[in-house]
Amino acid sequence: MTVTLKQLAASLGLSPTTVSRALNGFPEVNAATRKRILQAAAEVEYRPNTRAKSLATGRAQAIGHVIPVSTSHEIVNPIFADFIAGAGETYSSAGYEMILRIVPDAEEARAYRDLVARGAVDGVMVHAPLRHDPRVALLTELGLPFLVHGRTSDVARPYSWLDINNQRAFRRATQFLTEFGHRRIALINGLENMDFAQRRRNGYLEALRDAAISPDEALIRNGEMTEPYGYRAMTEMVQLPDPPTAFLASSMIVAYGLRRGLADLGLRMGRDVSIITHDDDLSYLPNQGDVPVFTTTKSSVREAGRRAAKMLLKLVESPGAGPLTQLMEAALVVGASTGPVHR
Amino acid sequence: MTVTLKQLAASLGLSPTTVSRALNGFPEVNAATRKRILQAAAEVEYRPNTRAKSLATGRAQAIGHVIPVSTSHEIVNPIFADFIAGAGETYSSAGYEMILRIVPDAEEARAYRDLVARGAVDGVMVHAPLRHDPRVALLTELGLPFLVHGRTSDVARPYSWLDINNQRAFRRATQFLTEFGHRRIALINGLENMDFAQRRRNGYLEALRDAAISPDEALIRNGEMTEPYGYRAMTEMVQLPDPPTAFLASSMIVAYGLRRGLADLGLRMGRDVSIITHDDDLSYLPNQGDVPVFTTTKSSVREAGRRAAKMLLKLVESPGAGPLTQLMEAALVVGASTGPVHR
DNA sequence: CCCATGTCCCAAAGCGCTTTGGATAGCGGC
DNA sequence: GCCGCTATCCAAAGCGCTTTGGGACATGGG
Repeated sequence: MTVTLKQLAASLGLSPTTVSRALNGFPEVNAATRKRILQAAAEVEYRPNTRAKSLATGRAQAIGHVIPVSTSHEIVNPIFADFIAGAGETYSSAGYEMILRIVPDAEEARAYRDLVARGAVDGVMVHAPLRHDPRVALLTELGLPFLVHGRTSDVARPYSWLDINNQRAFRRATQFLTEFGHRRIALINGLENMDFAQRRRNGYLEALRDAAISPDEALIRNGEMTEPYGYRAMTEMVQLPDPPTAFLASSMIVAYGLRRGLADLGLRMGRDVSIITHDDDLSYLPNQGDVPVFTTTKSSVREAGRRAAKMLLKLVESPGAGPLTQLMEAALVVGASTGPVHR
Repeated sequence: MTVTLKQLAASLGLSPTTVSRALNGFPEVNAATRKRILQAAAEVEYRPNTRAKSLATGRAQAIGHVIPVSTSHEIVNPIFADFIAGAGETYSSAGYEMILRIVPDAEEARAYRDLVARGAVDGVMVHAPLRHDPRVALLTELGLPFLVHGRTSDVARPYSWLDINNQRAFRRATQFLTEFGHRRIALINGLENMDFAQRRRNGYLEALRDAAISPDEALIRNGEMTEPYGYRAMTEMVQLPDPPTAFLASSMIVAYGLRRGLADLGLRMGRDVSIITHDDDLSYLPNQGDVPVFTTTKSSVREAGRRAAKMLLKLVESPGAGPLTQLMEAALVVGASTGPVHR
C-alpha cells in the first residue's frame, strides 16, 4: 500500500541515499537519474513518512495551536474558526501540519511544555492574549517560536505579534459618532482582562476627550460577547436617566443583540439610536450590500490568520529573523446603522 | 532541555530497554526499580518524543480532521468550532493529537491519500457529509478508520457515523406547529446537497402529511445558513398571496435573520408568526432562561464532538469493532417564539 | 548437586528517513 | 601514463523510541 523510500530505491536499483537526494533536490544526482526517480515516485505516489522524516531532520513540520477552554465559562470563541481556517490554508501550502490542542485553561502552560518536550511542533500560535499574559514569558523561556494574535501590554522582552489597530479603529468609530452630534455613547466591550478590550476602550476614551465629553462608567460594559449580552445592554441602558444615543459593539453577535433590543423598544436603528460594531468579516455573518446594515470597523480575521501563519513560519524557518510585528488597520465602513443624533 | 530516554536511562545506570518497559507498564520490571524510574522521569519531566515513539510503534497517535473550504462560497461552518472543541477534549485526554487540514474542496481526496501515505494519522473524522458523499467509498478503500459526523444516503457498505435524528426532530417540530393550527409552515433549510437538510425536509414532509397538509414548494428554501438568508426568506415570504404563519429554521443564525425580518415588518414573534429553529447549543449563541427566546430542536454539537471522538478512537484501537453508529435525539425545547395561529 | 523455572535486566535490531564520509569512474592536463 | 578534479553514487550511522531474543542470577524440586 504505502511505499517506503527503501522499496522505491530497490525498485529502481538505486540506493536510498540517491533517491532521497534526488527527491529533496540536492545537486549531486545525475539529471537523467533524477528524472527517472521523480517519475517513479510520482507513479507510485510516494510520500515520505512524516514521522520518519522529522525524526531524521529534527524539525516537526508542524505548528501548534493551543486553545484553552475555560471550565467556568464554556465559550469557544467563534472567531477561532475563521482565524484557524486562514492560518490552515497557509500551513497546508507550505507543507506544514496544523495541530490543535483543546485544553482546560488551567493546563495551558503544561500543554506548551508538553508540546516542547515531545518535540511535537516547531512553533505555536497564541490566541486571545490577556492584558498581562503569562504565555509570552513562558514561551520565550521555553525557546519555542511563537506568534501572538493580538498583543499583550506589560512584557519586558520584545515578541512577535500580529494585531489589528483596535485603538485607532475605536477612536475613529467614536469620533464618527461625536461628529454626528452624539455625546452619550455606550461601549459594549469584551471581557475586561482581554487586551483588545483595553485598547478599544482607550481609543474610545481618546475620542471622547477630543470631543470634550467626559466618560461615564455607566455607559461602559465588559462581558462575554454573546447575543443576549448585547440585548441586555440595550434594554437596560435606555432606562438610564440620560440614555445613550449611540452604541459601540465589540462584535457582530453583540450588535445583533443590540438591534433586537432596539426592535423590542420600538426604536429604529440609525435613526433613534446609532450603532457601530466591529466586524471580523466572518463568512456566516455577512454585512454586505450597497449600504451594509451595520456601520462597522471591519477587518477580516481570516486574512489575519493567513498573515499570522506566514509570519510564524518565517520565525520558525529563520530563527534569527527577530521579533516580527504587524499592525493591520480596520476599515471604517459606513452602513445604515448610524446617523445624526435624533430626538 | 528536552531529555531523551537514553539520557534518562544513563542517569539511572539502567538500559533504555528497562526504562522504556517501566514507563510503559510492562510486568518484567522490579517494583523498586520501576518506582525509581517513574520518580526520575517525573522529576525531569520526561516525555517521549512523539515522532520517535510513533515511528517505533507504527501508530501515529493522531486523528485528522480535513476541513474543505469551497472556493466558490467561502463559508467556514460555524459549528465546526464547537464540534472540534468537543472532539479535541476527548483526544487530549486519550493522549491523541488532533491534526487539522484546511484544504480547497477540490483537493480533499488528495488530502486523505496524502495523510495515509505519510502515515500521519490513525483515523479521520468526516465533516458535513453530502447526500451522496464520495468520501465514504474513498476512505473504506484506503483502509483508514473514519467516523462520519452525520450520515450519507446511498452507500452500499456499512460505515460508522454519529448523527442527530434530524428527521424526527423536524417532524416533531412541524407537528408541534400543526397542533397549534398552523397550516402554512415554511422550511428555511440548509444547502440542498447536504444530507442533514434532506432528512429535515423528510421529517417536515411527514408531519405535513400526517396533518393532511399538502406541501408547497414556495414555502421551502435551501441555502447557506447566514443571517441575511433568514432575513430575506422572511421578508419575501410574507408577501406571498397566502403567507406562512410559521417558520422552521435550520440554525440559530438563520432564526436571527427571520426575527429581524419580523421586527422590520412590525410583526411579533410567537404571536403573529411562530418560529422554531434547530439549536446546536453554541456557547456564544445561548438560548436559555426560564422561557427561552426561541422554541428549538436542541442538541449540543459540542457533546456530539465528544462522543464522535470516543467512537473514532474505539474504531482506531480495536479494528475489529465493526461499524459503530449512534443516533442522538434532539430535545424539543419550548420557548417564546411559538404560539397558536393568530390572525 | 543438577536442572528446570522464574525474575529482572540488557544488547541489538528496526521503524523510515537524512546525512556524513567515502568510493568509483570518467575526464582533461601535464 | 599519472594526477587531480569533478560528477555520481552508496554504505553506514543516527534521529529517539519499542521490541525481540537472550543472559545472569536466584530459587526450588528431584
